[in-house]
Amino acid sequence: MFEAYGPQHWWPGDSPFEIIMGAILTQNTNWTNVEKAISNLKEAGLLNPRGLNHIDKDQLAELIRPSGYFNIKAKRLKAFMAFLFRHFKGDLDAMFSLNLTEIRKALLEVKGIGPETADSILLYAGNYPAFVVDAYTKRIFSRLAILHEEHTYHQIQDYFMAHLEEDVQLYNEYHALIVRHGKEHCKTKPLCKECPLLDIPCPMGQGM
DNA sequence: GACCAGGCACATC
DNA sequence: GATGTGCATGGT
Repeated sequence: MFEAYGPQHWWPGDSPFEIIMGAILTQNTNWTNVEKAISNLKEAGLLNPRGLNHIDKDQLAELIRPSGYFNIKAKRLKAFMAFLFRHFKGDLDAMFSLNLTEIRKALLEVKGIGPETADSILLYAGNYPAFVVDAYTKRIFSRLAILHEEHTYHQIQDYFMAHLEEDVQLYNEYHALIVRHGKEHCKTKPLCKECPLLDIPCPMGQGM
């Protein structure tokens, strides 16, 4: 994929804080819609911890409206801000001074941050070696008969991390390339019946 | 007009 | 534990 597409320069964002906001806003949402929401926040001068911590939740919802699910996402952004200020006084560097295991566990306790969002934050905002698994990862690699759609997030993550060097830049590029390829070639949800690789047994075992 | 997009929490059985 | 549902905009 790298030979075909080249470097993807992920995550698209100017600062770790912007990357974190984008990670929450892009949940089940087209990135172009997220860009509009981020643009609104930028214009309002709110794309920084202090600004987002102070804004009213309903006003925030209005600004991020284009990203969809705007009420629930406003709540999730505010939940992260509460977490950031409660534990780290609003200082991202302080948050990223924790080790991978500590910070991942803490992030997952924030309502609205699940495994993919947590790992996106860790990898792309914090430069931790956390492999990100998303819908495209499942779709593409299940079509290649390398894994099943039914495998859990962590089973899939473990599979990739067990077979790849622990390398932040590799994880960064790999996930970005998966998304790039998925957007261009794997847009439909139903399994590709024509895929010649479907007969290959799943190396992770059956019945999961 | 239907379908989809870089998930997640929560209710119900 | 598994299965189902709400959340919502904008592009194809």
